[in-house]
Amino acid sequence: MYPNSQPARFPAQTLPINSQYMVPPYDFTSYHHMPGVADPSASAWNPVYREEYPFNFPGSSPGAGQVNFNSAELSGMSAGPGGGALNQYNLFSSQDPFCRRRPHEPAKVPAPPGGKTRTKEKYRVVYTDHQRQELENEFQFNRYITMRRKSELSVALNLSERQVKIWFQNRRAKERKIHRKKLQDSQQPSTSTSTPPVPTGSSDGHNAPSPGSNILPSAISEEYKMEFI
DNA sequence: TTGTGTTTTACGACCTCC
DNA sequence: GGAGGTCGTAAAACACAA
Repeated sequence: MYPNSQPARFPAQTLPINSQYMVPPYDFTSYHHMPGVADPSASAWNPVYREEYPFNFPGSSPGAGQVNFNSAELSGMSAGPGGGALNQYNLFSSQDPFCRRRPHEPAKVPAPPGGKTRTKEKYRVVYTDHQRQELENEFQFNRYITMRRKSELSVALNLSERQVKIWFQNRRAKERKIHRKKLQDSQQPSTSTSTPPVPTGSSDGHNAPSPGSNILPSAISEEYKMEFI
């Protein structure tokens, strides 16, 4: 849980994806529908792509939270055809400083009687600390991931683009939840007033939606502004 | 060990935008 | 109509007190 479990954020530059990060045989294509396979040609993680994000985070040191992989680092990885195969259980190496968790046995999840979608033997997988760290780094850089970055991350982390997208959705939801709780707590001492604190916005623009998606509600935008002042 | 609360993946429903 | 957004929720994984 990372509010409590990220005591020292590693600079992203110290997180090279190396050959220890083996591509496991777990086949996600049979678990998720995989409409779009990450373009293998996008695997060259060019730092120039960062120009998509002219944002900076208050509180984040220059360069912190950024991911700089070069194509040589990534070339050691192979996202399997079909969007990448992932098995967390093979990702734990004694040499991997991010592997704190035990590998878990796959849960035997019986197929739902209704014939719904979660019919795979695993209800959900647990992402490795490395995967979470990289996703978190990206999230700190921008709350809304671009299609390009999503494709790059999915290749780099051996996740499907859908997983990356949903991770960001869940991460934003988590942030909203935390912020709501903060608001509640701040209102707790003064029980009589019902007026919520008015966010004083800053125009850093870090939370601008990704290109092609301009449907960020203004209320949410204000939330983020307030969160990171 | 076990019960319980929290966090993390993943999805469906519904919405807006192009 | 498709993509991606939020919201609510299910269930696994996890933490921790008793």
